[in-house]
Amino acid sequence: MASTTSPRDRLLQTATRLFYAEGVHAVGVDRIILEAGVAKATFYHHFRTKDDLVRAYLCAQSDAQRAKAAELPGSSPHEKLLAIFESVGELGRSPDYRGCPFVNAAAEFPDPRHPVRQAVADHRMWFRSLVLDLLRSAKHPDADRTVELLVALKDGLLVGADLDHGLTNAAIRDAVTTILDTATAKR
Amino acid sequence: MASTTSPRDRLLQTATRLFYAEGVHAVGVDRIILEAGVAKATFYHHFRTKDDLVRAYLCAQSDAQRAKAAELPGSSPHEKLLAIFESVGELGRSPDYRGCPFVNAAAEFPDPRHPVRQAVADHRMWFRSLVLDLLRSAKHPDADRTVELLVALKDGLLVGADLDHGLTNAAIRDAVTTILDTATAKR
Amino acid sequence: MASTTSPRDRLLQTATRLFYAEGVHAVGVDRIILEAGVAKATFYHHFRTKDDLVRAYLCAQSDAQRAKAAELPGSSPHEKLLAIFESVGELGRSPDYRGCPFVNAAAEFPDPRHPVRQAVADHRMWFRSLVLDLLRSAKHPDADRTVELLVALKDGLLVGADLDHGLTNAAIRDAVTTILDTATAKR
Amino acid sequence: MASTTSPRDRLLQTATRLFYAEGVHAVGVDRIILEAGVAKATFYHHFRTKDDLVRAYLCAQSDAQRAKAAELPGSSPHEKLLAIFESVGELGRSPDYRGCPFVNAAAEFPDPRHPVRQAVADHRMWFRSLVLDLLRSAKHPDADRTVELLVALKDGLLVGADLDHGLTNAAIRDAVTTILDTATAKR
DNA sequence: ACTAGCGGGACGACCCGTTTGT
DNA sequence: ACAAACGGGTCGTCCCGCTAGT
Repeated sequence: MASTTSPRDRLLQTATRLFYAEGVHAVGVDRIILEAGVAKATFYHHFRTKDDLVRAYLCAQSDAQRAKAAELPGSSPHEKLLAIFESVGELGRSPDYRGCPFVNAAAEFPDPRHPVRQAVADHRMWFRSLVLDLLRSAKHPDADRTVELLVALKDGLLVGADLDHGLTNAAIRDAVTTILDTATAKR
Repeated sequence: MASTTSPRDRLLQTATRLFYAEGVHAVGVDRIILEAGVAKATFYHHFRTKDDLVRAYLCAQSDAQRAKAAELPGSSPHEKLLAIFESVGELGRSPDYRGCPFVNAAAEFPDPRHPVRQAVADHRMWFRSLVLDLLRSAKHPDADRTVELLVALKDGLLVGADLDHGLTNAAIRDAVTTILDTATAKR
Repeated sequence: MASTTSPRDRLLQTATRLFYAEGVHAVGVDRIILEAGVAKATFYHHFRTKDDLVRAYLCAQSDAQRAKAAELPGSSPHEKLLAIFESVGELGRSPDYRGCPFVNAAAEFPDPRHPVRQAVADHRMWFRSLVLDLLRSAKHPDADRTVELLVALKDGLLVGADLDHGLTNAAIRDAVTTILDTATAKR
Repeated sequence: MASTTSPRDRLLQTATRLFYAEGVHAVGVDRIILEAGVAKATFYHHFRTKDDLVRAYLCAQSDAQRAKAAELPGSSPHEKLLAIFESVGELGRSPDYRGCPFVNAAAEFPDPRHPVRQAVADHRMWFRSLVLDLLRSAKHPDADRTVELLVALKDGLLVGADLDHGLTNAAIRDAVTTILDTATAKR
């Protein structure tokens, strides 16, 4: 059924697909190993527990996003920020979109001290730093407050793209530029 | 264990508390009926299935929000909008805050056609209409696009208040007024 | 929903319909009282237990058959026997036919000492006596052995009409007359 | 408790014993796995559902009968037919006899399209074909009608052996020869 | 290192027949 | 006549460990 990749990779790929599409608690270990074509002992050889696999799934998602961010188009920080939100819009329009994997996973793991939640927190901290660095590189006058708004905007867009209809790229770009341009007037 | 209220109410109250705090799939009916002090047959007399109870839980949440919105302070539509987002901020700072019940529930029910997802959609449509009506009452020049941003802002704030630290009321008010005031320049 | 008849009759009618169509164990008391429009207390007022209702169901079936047998057409015992088997054929061709109620009930109550099995045994003894009396009235030379064959034929016809296709009236009459006419030759 | 045979075989053997002795709906999977000394997960590894096991039980019963029929004593078709009915008589006299497994199972599964009913239908079609082939081999002048009577006789004998007393081998043989010899007179 | 299968025990949702209060 | 309570039972799935074989 599958042979070219390593068992661990097949496990992780299958888990990624199923966890994202159907939710973590809705997918059992048996189903994952079956669809990955891997023995159960092998599973527990690579992952100490199911939660470990969930964590690995989120870390892999985060790594992918970080890799994408490293190759972000745009010469200026300002352009890079716009590119980030453009990709948010694209993501929300992909046919199998099912919301933000981190937000969804957090919804199923209420305890903030749980390792899965730590992975979520790590990812969010990375993203916040990424945006903050870009704002500072762009010499934004109020980077600390603007990053909050941009993060909130990103989360809201990802939620809305799943639960409502999603915004056009133009509308998103307008919103971002508005936020970026309006920093000085307020208290 | 419990006596003053009707079994159905106790069931719904207990379910609300547990579903919100620990997630829907993580809470079994046995636990709910045990903590509500109700027999299992009584449970299935009032709710045909567990999903039915989940639906009732979300509908009750929505009803509560609608009731609160009906008594919103503020004389002008503009003030009412600010009051809405002020309550969003308050909500996010409450000690037991665990994110938006509707977003969390949607994360556990991937199928958009599921009754639970319908309840989520209903609530979101109501909130969108509420904001849109206020924008139009305020004669906002671009209500249709602004409502999208405000809804996204609300979702993002609710997500961030759970997963990050949450914004101050002042920062929220600034963001809202910025969005409200920036409507004419764009297409 | 139903009012003209007494609660007990409605209970028995509903139970008869459901037990026969879906099997005894597959139908719960809740469903019976619901479809009969009767309170549960009323049910347990008229029938001490569910098995009691099952017994009453079979007794009513037996009574109905006895009443029909009392008005059997045919002037001679021979004709009456033919009429009995003709009605067996008719029964097997009725659209909602689902096998012999007594055989079906016995399949769900393995213990021969159970009251339900007693009701089955009573009915079968009655039918055997009926046929035996007719054979003796007809001065059949070997009534004791012939009654066994006729009872077996009846059971086999009722089983086959449910599980296979069922025989024509002509084929049934031929079989009965053959059995009736062949008594002397054998040991 | 059990070790020599494979789990699947132990499951099937235990189910066969319990289903036949007590009825399908009266025996739960918990009891089967307990008496078979098998884990529940193993059960659901071999049988997708309980109904699947019921089907397997009936298929195994059918296979056993087919194997027995393949080694039927008797040189002529006529003798083979007599041997079939002799074994029916023997079966009915065995101490744990509880009726025909197929008739009993059908009584608990009202829906003719259910897989269990299909297994019953398959078995009955096989038996009918077996008898029909023997009749034709014996150059019986009216095989098509005679097979119906023999099938009905078999069913009736099996029912009666459970619910009444059962016939002697001699009486059964007389009945069969009577049916076989009486074919020409009628239409 | 990987496979295949089995054991284990707790828990999932849901329904059972029965009794009691109101 | 309704609603509730009760305890146990239904089938099915959960995650995890272990053994034996390759």
